[in-house]
Amino acid sequence: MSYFVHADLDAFYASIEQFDHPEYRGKPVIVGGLPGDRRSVVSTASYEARKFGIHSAMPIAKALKLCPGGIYLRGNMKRYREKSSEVMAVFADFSPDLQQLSVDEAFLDITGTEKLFGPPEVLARKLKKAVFEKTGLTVSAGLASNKYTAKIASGMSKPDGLCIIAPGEEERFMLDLPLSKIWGAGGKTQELFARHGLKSCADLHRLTLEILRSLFGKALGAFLYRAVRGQGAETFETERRTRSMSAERTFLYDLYDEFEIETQLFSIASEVFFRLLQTEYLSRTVSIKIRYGEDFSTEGCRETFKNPVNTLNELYDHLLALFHKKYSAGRGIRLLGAGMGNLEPRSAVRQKELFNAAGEKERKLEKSILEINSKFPRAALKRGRLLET
DNA sequence: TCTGGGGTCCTAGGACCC
DNA sequence: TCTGGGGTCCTAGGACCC
Repeated sequence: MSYFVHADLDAFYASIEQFDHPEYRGKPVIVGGLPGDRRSVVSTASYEARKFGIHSAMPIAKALKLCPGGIYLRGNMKRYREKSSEVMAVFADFSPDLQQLSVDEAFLDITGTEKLFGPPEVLARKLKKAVFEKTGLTVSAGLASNKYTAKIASGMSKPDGLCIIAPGEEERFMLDLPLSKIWGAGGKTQELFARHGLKSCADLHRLTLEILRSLFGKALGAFLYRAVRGQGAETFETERRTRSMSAERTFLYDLYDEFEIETQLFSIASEVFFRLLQTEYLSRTVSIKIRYGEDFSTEGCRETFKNPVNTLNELYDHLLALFHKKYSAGRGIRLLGAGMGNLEPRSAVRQKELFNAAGEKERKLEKSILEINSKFPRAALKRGRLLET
């Protein structure tokens, strides 16, 4: 029998702020933006703030109306990542088979750890206790025979809870759940459920695989079929490598000026490029994203090249061409984004294609710029372009 | 109350080749 | 001549998650 724990920190960012600032404890804390910050949304709301109806992704302006007396913070990702490492280190004490899903959650395969920690339930309680004692944070846990149901269970136990699904009970557990609890079926799929008169997991359970596929599409249909049966859909089973890297910026006010737009595009390109440079990956696909202020509509386009992009200038030239292909001049730009896709490990690329020695040289140069930048952040070598603004 | 940023995967259609 | 089918790669957009 396999056992998995899904461990999920409660209101992670807000809880860290409350840990670091005792005066915030017991009060509504909203991380994401200060009152008056334009175009900001809530990243995390403490449980005290949730009582006012505040939740993630809500505009700060709306949160402020619901809870004018709240403690509003922009947040400090560096601190949150640091705390995340502490928590993950505690998790690692309980299982060598740790799969981190994001900054605040992970699966632990605890199959066969009984001799060390006792039965799964005992381990789960020890884990929660250890996390609290060593980091001051509470964690919710789900315990089940597969990852999918363990993940749903942890969500049911929030905050600071433990939800156990006994082996053999997975299907019954799912059947008792409202459709809204199905992980992987968001707003649009919930609408589809309603349109088809589906009100419960039991309703979904009655449909055949074929019908589910015809109603929801091949992949989602098959996923739902397994999900309502409490079977671990493959979603979390495969170890996944990085496939893309991107950066985007929403501007305080829409951009109209072409020079300003291009300067921003260059700055975003630099960010993505140097982030990629710190990895083992190369990319041959470049993409841009534009969101217009007038109607919040979003467009993008991309292009795949034969060879990987080797330099920042190369990336920027590609991005600029894509941008001008897509952009209708005169429209105000709310958001600009740039991405690199089709990421492949350098070693794989080297084997497949004639190695481009000139490209390699440029890559080294870019890398040394990166190193100088990180050693002397204040005297960073910056492009004239960026200095002009 | 106007709606972040970083990702993943899926779909449908087109290009191209055999 | 007016027409098949499979495979692969690519693109735009969408849904979803944290």
